[in-house]
Amino acid sequence: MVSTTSSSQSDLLLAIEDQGHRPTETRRLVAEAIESSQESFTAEEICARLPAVGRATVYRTLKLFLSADVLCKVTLPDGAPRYAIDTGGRHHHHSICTSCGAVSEFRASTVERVLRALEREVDGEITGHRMEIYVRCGKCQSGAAN
Amino acid sequence: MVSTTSSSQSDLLLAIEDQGHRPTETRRLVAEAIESSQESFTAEEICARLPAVGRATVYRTLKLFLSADVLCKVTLPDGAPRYAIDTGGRHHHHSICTSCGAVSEFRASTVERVLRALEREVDGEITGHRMEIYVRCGKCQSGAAN
DNA sequence: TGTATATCGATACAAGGTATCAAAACAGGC
DNA sequence: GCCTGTTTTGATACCTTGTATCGATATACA
Repeated sequence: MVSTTSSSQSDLLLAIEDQGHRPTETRRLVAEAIESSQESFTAEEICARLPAVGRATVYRTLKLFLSADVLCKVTLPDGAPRYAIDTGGRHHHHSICTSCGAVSEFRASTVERVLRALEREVDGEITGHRMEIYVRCGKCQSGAAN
Repeated sequence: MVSTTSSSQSDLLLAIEDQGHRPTETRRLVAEAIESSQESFTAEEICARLPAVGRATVYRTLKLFLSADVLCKVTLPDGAPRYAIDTGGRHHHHSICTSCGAVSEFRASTVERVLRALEREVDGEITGHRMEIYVRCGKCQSGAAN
């Protein structure tokens, strides 16, 4: 099952195509599964929904989307990783609802400002950071279903 | 090899003793291995240095130290976990030198302030967060050995 | 001394990936 | 259309970082 599609409507697929990767049918299936996902999802969920696609291929494809910056990988408080579509362009962070798994992005200019302030507190030069905000989202607070 | 020591000089050991756990010889060995570690370390490094101690026991003991807040677990940019002694009392964050693995703590009152500011930007209620700063520490910058 | 509880090591297992490798699919030149 | 070199794929084995299980010890303390 390795055939290219001529019209690739998926943003995910377009993104990796831009990076020189082929928009194969298999990749289209993975992109579709991702795009039809509610909130965030795990790699294994995609595997389960696409039994015809090999597990290694699913992970490889997720990795392609990640490196094309159209997918993000977040870590729950217990360390479990989840993936979500990444729409923002510039550097940003994510908030994750620990109740329903919804992931939102926020450009944290404030965060960047803090980092610059920390630059003076910390010994050495800041080369990177990792930040995640855990929330109980509005929907979960009101709906109380989750 | 399960025998209690009467005089437990180790801070790590004392901390879990305070939580009602026994300061066994095995745990003393793990504490010693941790305390003699340079910078940060992995669980498997401790296992390798203490072949007489079971792997499960090493992990169990690290977990005890973590829950007693005398050990911290940080995540490198590539996702690899490392442990380091945690000396600070109150809530704080860590900076990790990606070159030598040195972990420092910083009380980030600024970070807390940012979180309160984000409370208004984010949909829902903030329930927690995760933050790590990656640095190239002063020693690595000057020494250039690493 | 007895006995309930804590701890231990060995081992199997789990989650989340990655490495390997032969087979299939593809792109592009002719 | 056919050849050929490059990509992509699935199956499978393997790796890392733990956790669960369980019988054997060690310990506390009545």
